[in-house]
Amino acid sequence: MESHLQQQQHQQAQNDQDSSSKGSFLCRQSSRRWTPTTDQIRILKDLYYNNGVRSPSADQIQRISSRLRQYGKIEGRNVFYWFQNHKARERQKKMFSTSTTDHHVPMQRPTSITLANNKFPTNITPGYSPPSSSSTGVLTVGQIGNYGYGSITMEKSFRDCSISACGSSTASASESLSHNLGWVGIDPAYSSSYSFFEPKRFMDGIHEEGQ
Amino acid sequence: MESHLQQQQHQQAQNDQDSSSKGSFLCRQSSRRWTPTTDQIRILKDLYYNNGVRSPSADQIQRISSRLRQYGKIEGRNVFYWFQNHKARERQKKMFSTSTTDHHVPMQRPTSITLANNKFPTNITPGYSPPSSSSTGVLTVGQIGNYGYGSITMEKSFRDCSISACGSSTASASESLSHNLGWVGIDPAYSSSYSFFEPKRFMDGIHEEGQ
DNA sequence: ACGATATGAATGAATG
DNA sequence: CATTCATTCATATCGT
Repeated sequence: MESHLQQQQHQQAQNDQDSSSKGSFLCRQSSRRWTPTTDQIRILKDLYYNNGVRSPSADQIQRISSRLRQYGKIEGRNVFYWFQNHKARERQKKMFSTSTTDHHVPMQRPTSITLANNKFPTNITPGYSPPSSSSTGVLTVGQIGNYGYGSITMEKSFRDCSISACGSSTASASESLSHNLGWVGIDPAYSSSYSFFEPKRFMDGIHEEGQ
Repeated sequence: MESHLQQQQHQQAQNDQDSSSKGSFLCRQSSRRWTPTTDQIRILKDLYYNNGVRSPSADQIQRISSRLRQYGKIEGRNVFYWFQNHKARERQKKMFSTSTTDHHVPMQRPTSITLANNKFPTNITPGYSPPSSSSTGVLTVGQIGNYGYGSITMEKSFRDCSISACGSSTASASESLSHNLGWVGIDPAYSSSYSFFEPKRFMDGIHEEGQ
């Protein structure tokens, strides 16, 4: 994947705070629609995969968008749509790939889905604390458990994010035909958290920006 | 995402289409993206024009792609995209030719076309003139049931991700997202669940920031 | 070999 | 959530 990232970072030309990373070549996109920055994408994917966020509540959406706003212009609706689309398209991909080639998978009705995948880290890693953070409750908890739709819909969540540090951005990296499966690298910067032993609500912290 | 991580890695040995499609000219190409053979195009157009297929369901897509596979490599997604694009461009073409007297405008990448689109309700069989006459009723594109995904769906997971922190050595994108992130914990007990709070909630304060 | 065009692919935004 | 529209990017193909 990603053989040629040759262009645009689409930093919105006006309301953009700052791109704390990467090129941002200012491709002068001036899109009418939100063009997420790589940082925003990364965080969103982290929430999606590492924290199991699928359909964030309005409250979460506000927080997420607030946090993402430091990486570029964003609104709550963008976050909302992103999660919806991401989930839908993941499902769509499955649809396309099922029962191709006239062979049918013998799928025998998963009576009990072992949803202990990585929806929420049962295997917590205590002791890790984000760099330069006190105990200010950096408790990034996503939704735990499956709450909405009956059973499935929680995809494996494997895959995602290969933070490839390409040497030069101009040349084509390589046609790596690496065939998915297994994520090739997670963001080491921060790992997911948990909150199963402290269900108390932390109403402090951040509040909704009136914007 | 702006980086267009498209270019999934599904390029494979690419069975020579010419083995089956000896229709017109061979399309020998080892491209990364699907290049339909003439036979595939013919069938697709037949479905489109003669059968009124516009947005095939997942089930139909499976059958169509399976059928087309004998004419060359193809996946369900290709069929999906083909119909989407074909429909969209047909409409676009039609819209462009509504007012322009009679001369052919090159419509070279209309960046800001004024799509005053109105949502027409899936009007099938519009009465086009099929460029390619029907040949064979190759497919049974009717809903035959078999509509029940939602089970296992063996996790394909291609595509995705590519955060590629393309920077030589300075300022990787991973830094400040470890601390003071926003959301400090949601109510795990009953997280207002999956109510469809429409983004209307977030759309109240939308304003034109672009342009 | 280029440049324009056609079209596959991806994704944000909506609507049902 | 499912479907669909709109828009944009990337590239194969073709014309000159």
